[in-house]
Amino acid sequence: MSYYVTTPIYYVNGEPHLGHAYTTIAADVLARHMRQRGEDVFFLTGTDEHGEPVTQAAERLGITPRELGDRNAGRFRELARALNVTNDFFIRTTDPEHAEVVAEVVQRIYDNGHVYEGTYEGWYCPRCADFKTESELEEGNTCPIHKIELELEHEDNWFFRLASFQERLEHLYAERPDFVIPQNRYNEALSFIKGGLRDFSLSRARLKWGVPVPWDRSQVIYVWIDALLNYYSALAYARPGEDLRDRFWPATVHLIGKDILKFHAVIWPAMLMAADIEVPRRVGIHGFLLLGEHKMSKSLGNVIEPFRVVELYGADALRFYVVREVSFGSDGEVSPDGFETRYTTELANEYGNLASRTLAMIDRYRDGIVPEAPPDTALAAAFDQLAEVVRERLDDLELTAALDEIWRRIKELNRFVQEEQPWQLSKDDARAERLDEVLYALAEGLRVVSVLLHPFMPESAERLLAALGREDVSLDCARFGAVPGGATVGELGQLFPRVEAEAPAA
RNA sequence: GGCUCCGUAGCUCAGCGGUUAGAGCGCGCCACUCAUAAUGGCGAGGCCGGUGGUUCGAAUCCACCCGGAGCUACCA
Repeated sequence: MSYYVTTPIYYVNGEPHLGHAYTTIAADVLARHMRQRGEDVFFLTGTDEHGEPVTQAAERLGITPRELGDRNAGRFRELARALNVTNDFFIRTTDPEHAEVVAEVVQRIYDNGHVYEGTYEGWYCPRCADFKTESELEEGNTCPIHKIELELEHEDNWFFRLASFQERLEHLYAERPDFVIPQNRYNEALSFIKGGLRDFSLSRARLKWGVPVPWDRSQVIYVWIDALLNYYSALAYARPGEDLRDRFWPATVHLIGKDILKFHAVIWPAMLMAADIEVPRRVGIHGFLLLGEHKMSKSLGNVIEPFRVVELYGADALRFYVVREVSFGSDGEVSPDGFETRYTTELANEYGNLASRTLAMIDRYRDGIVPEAPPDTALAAAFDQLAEVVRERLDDLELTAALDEIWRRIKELNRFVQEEQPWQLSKDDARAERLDEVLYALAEGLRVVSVLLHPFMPESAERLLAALGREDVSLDCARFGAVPGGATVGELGQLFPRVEAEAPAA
């Protein structure tokens, strides 16, 4: 089965921050998990580089939009690398191949009769060189940035007949209750649709930084139309000489933050319908990572700097933390203290130390060879159906719940050690058989959780599995008792060393 | 204003008609010594936002009130 997962393409008018890292990490967890299952996976991320804010940001820096795009696209690529993310392609909307596909699709929407010439009326700020929305306006119709009084101006541009898709969209939602998840976002999108849709302009007459409208080169395609099409266009040219659209379209899941719900849950499917292209299987929405009381944002200066955390603690620690701390789909608070606590208590003490004590005991009591023994029945019961549950959770985009299932087993293993007291068993030759069972069960349990943890913390899981002498990470072998004893264990060192450093926040 | 959601232990949250309301973190006590001074057990702590109602029975259903959040379209 093919599995195509995307992140939004990130807007290059600013530096990457934890919010970007969050979506990218989540997408990577899914991509890696599906690869474990043996699925045919394509994972896309990239950058959105057109539009007004980019030209403005570039202007402020005294460089061209293209240069700004190059610079920040590079930063987003570095972020993906730092996070140990396995995207199969990195798209930029300034790729000429992307522009070609955009022009093609928009032309088709036009040819299909879903576009007409209209007049956009709005509050125009000459200093911003942009129209302001009603909600942006301040007292007395003034620009929120320049505080000058704005005039109601007109612009002739091209309109997309979104309103005419209302029925088809409602039908889509009725037919596919999981088109948008979680449920509350589905409801939100549906009620928006039911509230009545209005056409909107798909071109901008005053801008130059974008993809030209094919039948009217004096205008440029509205950034969002341009941007959304990345999911489709990338497949056309990611592999030279191959059109991956046959293999991976429609997309399995678009992962997005809640702020861009409508674009993905309403406009995007309508656009695809207008162009006779199949709509994606589903749109998965996650919440915001909050720091203190506020949404994390650069302007508030409360950003946890992902590059810095990775440098100090490693990519796995950050990947783990964001998935573990905030229930995927909801907003949740993150903090340097919270990170510290989870790193120390869970990664170092519970998981890392479980690995240490297990390997040490196998080394000490059985000369570094995992004993061959029948699987302990109590632990076997505790691990029963674990892989299946994790599968289901991830199918439902419940990343946090999936991780929690795994983590409960880690705690179970620590409890098992305490109850069985292998150090006592080792003193009594009559109980050697039980010691074999206990050590095998520990090695096996540790192996299973590590295989399941692999999508979340690939590097650590691999290191641990290598130390256990069993490196297969396919989901099929994530069953307690699936692999017999007999392996020679190796050196591991500290998986998550304690870090005596200042807080990870910037 | 309209629609939707939420208010449960100090903190974050689960439970959503049926025995004495749960988890994690934090706090206190105890046990163990294999391990990154890690681990395990026990305990303290809650008029389940308020008021009325439905019911044999409500944190769980209904109404209203108080408090908070989201959405109510062309910012990416």
